[in-house]
Order: sequence, then C-alpha cells, then structure tokens
Amino acid sequence: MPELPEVETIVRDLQELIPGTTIKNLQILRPNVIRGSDTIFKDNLIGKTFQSISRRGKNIIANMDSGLILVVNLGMTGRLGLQQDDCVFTHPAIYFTLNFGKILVYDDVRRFGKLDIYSEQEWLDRSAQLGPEPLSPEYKHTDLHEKLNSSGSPIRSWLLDQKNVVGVGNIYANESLHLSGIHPQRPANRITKTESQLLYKALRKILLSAIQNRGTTLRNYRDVSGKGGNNSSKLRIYGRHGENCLSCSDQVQRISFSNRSAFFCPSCQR
DNA sequence: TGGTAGACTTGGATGC
DNA sequence: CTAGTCCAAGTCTACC
Repeated sequence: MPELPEVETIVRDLQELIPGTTIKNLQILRPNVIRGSDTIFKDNLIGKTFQSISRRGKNIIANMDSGLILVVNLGMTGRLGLQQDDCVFTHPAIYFTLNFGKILVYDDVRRFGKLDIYSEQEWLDRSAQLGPEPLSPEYKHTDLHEKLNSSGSPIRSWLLDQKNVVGVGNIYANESLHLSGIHPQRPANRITKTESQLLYKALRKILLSAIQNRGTTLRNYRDVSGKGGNNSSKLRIYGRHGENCLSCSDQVQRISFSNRSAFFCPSCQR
C-alpha cells in the first residue's frame, strides 16, 4: 500500500492524536508482525508515553518518553487507525490501549508489515543506510544525477531501492518515469543530465500532489480515520495497460521485471 | 559485489 | 457455483 505520500498522510493524522498519550496495554494477536520477542516488545512499550511522530522514507517513527523508538513499516497492506464506529479492521494484529480510552489498531491483511523497537543510536545507524528524502530542501537534482551514474540497474528498479532514494514505490516510480519521458527499463547510468533533471522535478511533483490528495487507494490503503485517499483518479500510467496514453493516445503497455509490473507508453517513454 | 529471483501471505478478479 | 490461476502499495535473503 503505502509509499511516501500515504505514510506522510498517516503520520500527519497521528501527530494530531498520539503525542502525549500513554500505552496502558498492548495485545499482540499476530506475533509475526513484530521483530524480536513479544515480551520484550511489551516491556518496552507498556506504560510509556508517545513524545512525537515523524516519517523517514516509508517508515513511521514514534519517539517514546523512554528514549526508545518504535518504527512501523506498513509493508503492502498495513494500517494504523483508531478503533471507532466507522472504522472496520478485518485483520487486526496489534491493539494499543491508550490512556484516553481509545484503542490504536495495527491491522495488516498480508502481514508483510513490521514493528520494531530501536535505541536512538540503533535507529541512527539504520537510517544512515537509507537514501535521501526526495522532498527535502537539501536534495538537489545533481545528487540524483551523480548517484544514477553508479548503477546499471533499470531505472524503475533503481527508484524502488531505498538505498538510492527513500519513499518511492511502484506506483510513483511508474508515474514519475512517465511524466519525465523515461522508459522504465533504461539503465540508470544511461540517463542524461537533462533527463535526470526532468526526473527529479517529476518525482517531487508527483509525490507532493499525491500528499495533497491524501494518497492513492487502490484497495487496502486507509488513513487513520479509515478513509481512502483521493489520488487514484489522478494516476496517468500505473495500472492503465491496454488503455490509451493520456498524453499521446498510444496504447499503454505492461511489462514485468524484478518481479514487479511496469507500465509505460512506448511513444512518450524512451 | 551488484543485481535479481524468490519468499513471505491473503484475498480479489477473472473466467471455466 | 466453483476451481485454478494471476496479480497486488514492500523488503529481506540467497545466489550468480
């Protein structure tokens, strides 16, 4: 489900609800969504208070008053939401009982998501292995261009690799490549400087507008209150194989490599 | 070593 | 109506 815009939407929702609340109890219904032992997980969280919520790539970062950090990666179908009348959880994995009477639910159909506890130093080390934030003011098109030169991978695969740039998943990788006119299988090191500038601009534009639309809901993605995002109708290439390209009317193609589908227009993308 | 296929897991769509 | 097949927002591991 969740790429940068979806995780950002959830984080902004959680920032309004969670800081200052204390975990009174924790029920782990599906132990395989947490890394490490469930007793250690409980010991580290029960009785602790959330200080702040932030995002790093596709990870939700919760700083606790103990100094430990709870990191949630939603995988493909993970959700965080408050249990309320209008919010239906089909596959609850963890219940966080909070002190203001609400229950925060981690729900995950496929259970590819993971929750993990880090010390500050452990998280700094882990975070240092991740690539730059594409929406950060410090991230320049020259950074993208330089890094592209060191890889012969197809650009779509390169964009999905969180060591190169964080937060990009299959939907927004395909959308950005379409907007910048680059074929998904072009080797990263054969993208020109001009093209890398177009890709840089496309990436930021696509991610920002998806955040404004509160993310793309294809099936499972929901915000914290259980509502879907509004960005799916804005997609111009992802999932549109067999339909006409919205830019030139040629037929959108689907190919598969690295075990993932890629969508492209053979006229617009070379 | 860099790059990629496979595994993990459940369910919806398609079509017999 | 049902069965089999294919496909899905991500990431980690193993292998060439």
